[in-house]
Amino acid sequence: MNLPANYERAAAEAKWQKFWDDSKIYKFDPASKAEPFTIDTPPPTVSGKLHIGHVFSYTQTEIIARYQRQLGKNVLYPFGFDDNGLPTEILTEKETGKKGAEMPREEFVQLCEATSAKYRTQFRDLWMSLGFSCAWDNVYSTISKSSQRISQRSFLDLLKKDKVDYRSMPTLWCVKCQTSFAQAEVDDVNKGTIFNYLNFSTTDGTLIPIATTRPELLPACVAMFIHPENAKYKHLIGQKAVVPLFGHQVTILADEKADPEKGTGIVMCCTFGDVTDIEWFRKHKLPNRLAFTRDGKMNELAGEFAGLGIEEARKVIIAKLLEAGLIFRQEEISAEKRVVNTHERCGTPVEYLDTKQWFIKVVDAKEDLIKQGEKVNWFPSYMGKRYRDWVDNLGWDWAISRQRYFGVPIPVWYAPDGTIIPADDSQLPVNPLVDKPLDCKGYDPATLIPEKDVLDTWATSSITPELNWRWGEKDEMPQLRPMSMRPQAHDIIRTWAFYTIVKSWFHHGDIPWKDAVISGHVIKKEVKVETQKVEGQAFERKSKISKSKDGDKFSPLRLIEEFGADAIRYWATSGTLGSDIAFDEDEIEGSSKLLTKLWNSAKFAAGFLQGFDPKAGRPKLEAVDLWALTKFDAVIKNYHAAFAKHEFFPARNGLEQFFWSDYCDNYIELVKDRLYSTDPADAERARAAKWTLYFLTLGQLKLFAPYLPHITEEIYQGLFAELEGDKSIHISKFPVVESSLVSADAAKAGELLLEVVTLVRGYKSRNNYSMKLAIDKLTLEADEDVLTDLKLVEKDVLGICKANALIFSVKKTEFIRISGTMPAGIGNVTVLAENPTTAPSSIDNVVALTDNHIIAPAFTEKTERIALAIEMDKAALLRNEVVSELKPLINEAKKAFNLKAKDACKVLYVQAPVDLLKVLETEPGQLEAAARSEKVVFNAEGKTYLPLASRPGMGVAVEN
RNA sequence: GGGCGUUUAGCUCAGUUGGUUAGAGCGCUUCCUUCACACGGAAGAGGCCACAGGUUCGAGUCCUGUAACGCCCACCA
Repeated sequence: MNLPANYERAAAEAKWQKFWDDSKIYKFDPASKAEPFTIDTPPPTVSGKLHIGHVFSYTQTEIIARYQRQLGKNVLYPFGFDDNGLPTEILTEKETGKKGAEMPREEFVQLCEATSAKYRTQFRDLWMSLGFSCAWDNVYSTISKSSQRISQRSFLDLLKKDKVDYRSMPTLWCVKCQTSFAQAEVDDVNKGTIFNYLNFSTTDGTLIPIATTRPELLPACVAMFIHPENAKYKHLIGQKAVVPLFGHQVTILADEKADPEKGTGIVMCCTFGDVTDIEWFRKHKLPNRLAFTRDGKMNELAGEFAGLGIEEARKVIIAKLLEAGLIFRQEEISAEKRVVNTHERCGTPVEYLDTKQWFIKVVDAKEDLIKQGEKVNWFPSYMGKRYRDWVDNLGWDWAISRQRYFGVPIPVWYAPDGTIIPADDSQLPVNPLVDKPLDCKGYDPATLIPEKDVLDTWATSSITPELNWRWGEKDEMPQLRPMSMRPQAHDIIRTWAFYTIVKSWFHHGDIPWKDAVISGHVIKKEVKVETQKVEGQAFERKSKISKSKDGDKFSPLRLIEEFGADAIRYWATSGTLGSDIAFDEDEIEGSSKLLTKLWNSAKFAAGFLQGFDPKAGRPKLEAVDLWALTKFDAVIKNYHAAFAKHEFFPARNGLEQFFWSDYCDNYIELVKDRLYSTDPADAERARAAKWTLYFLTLGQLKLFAPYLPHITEEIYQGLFAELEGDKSIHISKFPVVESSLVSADAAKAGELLLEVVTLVRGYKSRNNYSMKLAIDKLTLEADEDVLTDLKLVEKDVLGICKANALIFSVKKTEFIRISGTMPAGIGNVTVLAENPTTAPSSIDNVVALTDNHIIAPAFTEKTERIALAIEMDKAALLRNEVVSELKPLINEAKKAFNLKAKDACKVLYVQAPVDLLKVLETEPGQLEAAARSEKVVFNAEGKTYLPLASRPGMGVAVEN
């Protein structure tokens, strides 16, 4: 039972990762009777680079998985990759330089699969190097045959239930990707533009001014609108207007939505400039007059401008209008003021086209969907409101068909008369372009038109719960529905969370999971930037991490390399659930300090636990032991209470606090005296300390295990595995403190002890004494009940304060404080006197009052329940004083041997007069320590001593 | 314009159901080589808890309002 001096991080992490993988301790057992805990892990989009943000959010879930597993639950922690659909296509096109539209579909699909496989491996390697406890032999991919089958099954179920619609209507369209897309995929981009004021005219020549940012839509103009109450222009309503440059005529109509305050008060309506245009198109039954093609080129309606791209056409048409004098005013609109909607996958400005698409009918189901959202427990709870807001404001049905290639095919055919012929479940996954329906419903198979569109990636990722419990498959596990938990980031509540709830509601009439646990993002922290002071800005704001600006400063691989998985994991849990975290490398460094501390404290315990068997019976525990155990009990309870709400941070925080401050700084220090004692009378007390040490070390390791899986496993396997019998700490049970060991009295005594210790430490620190400097006599004054408690820890007080004698005295009087500097450079001293009349008037008198000792008491400022008097050993003080005076001299002497102050030397020679010699000889160790020498020789002959000016007859020499 | 969130030490953040004297880590100051650890320890400096009202014996915590910042949505002629 021993640990090496240093923790070999890299080796240990690799070793245990392999061990866990080989021993399958994370495998979900479908046959198990244990309570299941199932996680609907976000399948990362295979879209290129790994990001520190991935590490942040996935680690949080990972820790919850480990916690649940240690509770004894049967944990399903699957992993998947969202690799179907447009994101992969865009990535593939970027990597290969080839366009999907320019090659046979099958060929492009193969390229996409290769790209996806490459990035899947990257992700997997990263997660493994972070020690993620997913069952790696059971990973899904959304483009796999099985996922396609379940996805198509989902579509067919919606079709059967009449929840999908195939209809022609204006849709959001991307001219670059040449596909329709959903409302949730719209992004806002700030972009400046020019506001053009130009004149239409009535047939009799009256000018009609309008304002537009998109003059290239003039050929698509189908009407003009004026508010019915618009005093200035309402007389024009009903007349015809001539479109400038293009010459066709449109009707001037009235509509309340035409705001008299905006622009000129008259607005042109085109096919389609924006959502209002679409609304008018439907309401007023306007013609469809699309002036550009699906790939964003002006068409024949644009006349001489046909063939130009949309943006190019805008410039050319503006130039032409200016030339013709038709534009009478132009205004620049700054980027801050104008927002352009774009397709989030590629950044191209949104267009609207009338196309035939598949929609899931969500708008009609809004109320039900809000109710479903209320059934889910959102963590933190306000995230539920975001969901509600989104659903409440839905204006469009969910468009799920995409005119793309690398996706799940929509499993239908169309008969010549438009009848929809669905695939049969038994033939899934199906590709209508290749396959034929099993049941052609009496139509000639040769006449059937296959659907060539594919489903949007969200249509498949919205059924990750179904992919996990294998809906409709041979290994289906419907008992796992609803799943326990969905972890995800807050930005995709409107997409992923919403879509998943939609699917679950339509398919099963239920929620997909009980808890939605929402994480934040990683951002950059505010830093002082001296060079920016010129602009009056001393700080760089908190901001999103940008790949181009920050390079690989935030690369997960680099960070793991530098700090190790455990330190990164620990950092990743330092944020509050749901809120963004500022990236701070110093904090990761702080985490790795914790690892060192954990290692060293375990090493300390190991030294005393050689041959110790806790099963041999529990010794009678001391008050200090009970104090520590009582505190630990509270830590455990707090830990579980926090995890019940998936709050990994408070759980960890309380534990760390206890570990570092209560356990390391105090408990270990308090029991050293017992553990190192060679007095047989202390044997039982030492056994008590060992028992407690064993329990606390193991218990804390178990609580740290979800966060720091590698180092805790290393220590567990080194010290405890044999005695405890669990194959891995990660499948061991959490510690429980027996209720008989939880003692309020002991807790109180422990706190009082710490109060005394703090006073003594403060005294020594203020006087620049070493903590090990002995106290001759320590007098404690307090009320009787306090003293009763303190007597429980009498021996501990003596030990940790290095006091030779301890006297308890019932508090009688208030003290008067007198402060001053002692003669002979002994330091600042505070003296307390019992009453003003007998109080010494100066420090000199104090020395006179005491014979061998200097009285330098202090009392607690905090509670005033304990006062203490410290009588230092005069010899010890003198020695301390002399040694510190000699120190600079020793360092001077070392220089002759080219030694630095911190370097060790062989012999320290000290010349001293008889009285000082006596004092120094009692504890030569202090001089040895000061000089870092192997030994000290006093008053040797024939040495050249460096003389100490302040003390005649004293000097030092060094030999190396 | 609407909704949500945030505002506590120089920085990053905790602060349980309102309860004595508001905490931690990093950074800063002084000291201490002590037999687990100097990647350590001790002691300290540093806060009008954004602001203004209110409820209460008592408010960092509850209510109202204001401001700044962030996110989401809407607006886009």
